[in-house]
Amino acid sequence: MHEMIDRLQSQGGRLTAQRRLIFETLAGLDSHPTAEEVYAIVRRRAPNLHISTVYRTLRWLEQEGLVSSRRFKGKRRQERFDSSRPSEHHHFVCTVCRRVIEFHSPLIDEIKEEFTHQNEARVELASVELYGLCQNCREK
Amino acid sequence: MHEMIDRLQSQGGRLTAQRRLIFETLAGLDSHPTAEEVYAIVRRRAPNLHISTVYRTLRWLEQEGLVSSRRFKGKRRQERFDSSRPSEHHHFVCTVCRRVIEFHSPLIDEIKEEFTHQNEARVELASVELYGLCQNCREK
DNA sequence: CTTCTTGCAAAATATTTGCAGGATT
DNA sequence: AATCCTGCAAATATTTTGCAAGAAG
Repeated sequence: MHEMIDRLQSQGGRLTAQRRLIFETLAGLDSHPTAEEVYAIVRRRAPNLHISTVYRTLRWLEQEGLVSSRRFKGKRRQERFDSSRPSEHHHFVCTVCRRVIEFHSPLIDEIKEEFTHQNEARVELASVELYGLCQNCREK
Repeated sequence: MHEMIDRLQSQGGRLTAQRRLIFETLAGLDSHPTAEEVYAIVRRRAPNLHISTVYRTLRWLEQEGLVSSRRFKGKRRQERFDSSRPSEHHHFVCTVCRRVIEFHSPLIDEIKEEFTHQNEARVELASVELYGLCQNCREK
């Protein structure tokens, strides 16, 4: 939250009511909503906030490094957003209930290193997605 | 190739000239093309093959398990396809030249197991994407 | 008063679908 | 003949953009 204000000031962006609402809404969710879903929520408090503002704000936050986005497998082709924690994190997606669970693992750094050495590349980012059944859906 | 014909017969699908051309084209590429890119190539041999046929065929092949698709990060929001090898494989994407390098690693199975145990979930599929600079772009 | 941001409409991009005619079994 | 596939056009879905008006510095 304060981090957001700092970034704003450093770049000259303005912290308008809309932007604050969108960011707070996203930060308050632990799901990984689409822009539409964020829109549906913020709209309740700001009925004439337009979806293009949601997209623009989300993109802006992404550039500022306060939000990250990704597209999961599946028919839904929309991008999903989350207010990213400082550390890189990854996702498990339940193919039945579509719930998203975040996780991280030191093994991921090992994969990055392994690839770096084997290919003389420079790996800057890893994105791991696991798909399967969550505990709940598995028990059924 | 023969695998394709087998699958076809088992499901009652028909191996038309268009489908064969699309599959062979995709299998002959080691890039991960978009439907548009596949279309641009097959079009040279079959000028009136329509892009919707490319999409339909790609989806059909995907269902048959002969092709897999994913969406990488980046402004390009199109889906990318590849004729999948039997074993699960993963991708490194160069953020400069956009080249895609496939790789696999036993560490990935470890991640799946780790998550399985920690969450009592059932992990069926992993998708790992690394982003950074390939050897070539790194040297510049 | 200068610059940034928003709302709205419209454009752009990506993918799917209905249907009539054609090809395959 | 019955069924499946294709081409085309049109529909959908998703995201971005131009612009005039409004808000913030």
